[in-house]
Amino acid sequence: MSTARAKATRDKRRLILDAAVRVFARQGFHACRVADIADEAGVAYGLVYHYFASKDEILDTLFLERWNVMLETIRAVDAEAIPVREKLEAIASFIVDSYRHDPDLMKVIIVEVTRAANSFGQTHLGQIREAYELIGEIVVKAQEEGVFRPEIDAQFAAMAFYGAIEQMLTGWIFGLLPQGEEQFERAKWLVLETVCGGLERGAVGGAPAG
Amino acid sequence: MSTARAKATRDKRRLILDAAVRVFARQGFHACRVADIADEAGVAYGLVYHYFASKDEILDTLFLERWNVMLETIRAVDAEAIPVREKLEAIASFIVDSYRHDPDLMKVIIVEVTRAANSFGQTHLGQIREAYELIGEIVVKAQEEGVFRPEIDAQFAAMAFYGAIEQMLTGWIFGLLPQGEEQFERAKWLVLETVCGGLERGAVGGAPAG
DNA sequence: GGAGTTGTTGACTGACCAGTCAATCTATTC
DNA sequence: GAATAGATTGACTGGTCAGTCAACAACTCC
Repeated sequence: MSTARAKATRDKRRLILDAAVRVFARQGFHACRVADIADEAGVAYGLVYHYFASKDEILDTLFLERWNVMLETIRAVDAEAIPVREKLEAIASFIVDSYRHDPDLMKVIIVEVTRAANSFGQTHLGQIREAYELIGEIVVKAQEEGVFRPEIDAQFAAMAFYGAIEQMLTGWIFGLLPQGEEQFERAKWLVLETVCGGLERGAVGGAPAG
Repeated sequence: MSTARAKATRDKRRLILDAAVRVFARQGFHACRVADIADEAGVAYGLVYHYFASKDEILDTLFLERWNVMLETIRAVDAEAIPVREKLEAIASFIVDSYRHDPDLMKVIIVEVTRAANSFGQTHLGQIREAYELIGEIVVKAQEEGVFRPEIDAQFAAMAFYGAIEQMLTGWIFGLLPQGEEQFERAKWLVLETVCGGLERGAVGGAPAG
């Protein structure tokens, strides 16, 4: 199944997906028309529907392609015999590098899926939840090993960690934070320093009041 | 200008705004129709356009009403002569309590504005930016006083702080984190502990590699 | 109590756009 | 080289919905 024909077909499909990323990033999923995607890809309107059942399916495909890579990465990192801080560093690096490599795609994933509580966020809630839970498990292990303070709820800590990273990307997406190689590295470092710094044993503060 | 008539008018306007919050939260801004808002408010379709120029203007009003209160709160907190940690605690409390008090409104603000890079987020970019900058100024002062480590970029730190809080709300909005009085207090405490813990002097780690 | 003002109604319209489909083209197979 | 299967085209349709408008109701003020 690897004739010239089959390859051309795969390429066309990819062509449309890549065009969709640019269009979604530029105009937003709701604001763009399917015709915009076809134009951007340089194909006829109808061809989009030859490869995808609906406009939604295009976004679903884009999200799942990338998110599944992230889930695999987190699982692989967790399986390694390295300190928590290195695990979390690897995850932060993966996310920031994903943005560095394809900012449009990450913009689309964050704006249209990860934070879209009434549309695609609900559709992909299971996948999104899984990422948070995997990070939570890393925190739990670190607590069991005595590296992280045990009184902090692991799920909350995972959310804080992920949220800090995503907000960095959001800052870049909105043009509110400076971008560039050096900034990307500083962002990784900052998240690690603040979140791990606060979670590690030796920090001050007792249990919460309420 | 406070006749019974004027008061009834103000009440009607508020009635529509409150109905819009519920509808936007339930269905999302794009998925709902203006007719849904009118139905929810128990008024005729046309009346919505008597009080608001467009569907957009309703969301704009809801966002600005609340966001301006937050900006005022942050400014007031910053002006007080209290330690950084208390300032940041007050801000975290304000945001979490806003959610506690009206989860639907906060859901709408976060999902439809704060994180909507291609629609209302752009419209209100100035207001959003201002919040981040005010928090950044608090961090800068803390660095000047020697309480926070100076090598961490204040704007990045502000984003990490705000992002961690917003992700907590997102967790509640998506139903991924447990809610309740105790959970809200724990969330505030956790964000303070992790972020401040990592930012305060005495934490480990040198400057970033890249 | 009548004139003017503001509030309220819901049917209607005009634009928009996702998705369909029948026709045409191109590659592959025997 | 005829036949089959898949790729490609773009005009068209059907439904949706934001916003308009003309009529009517209620209040205010002299």
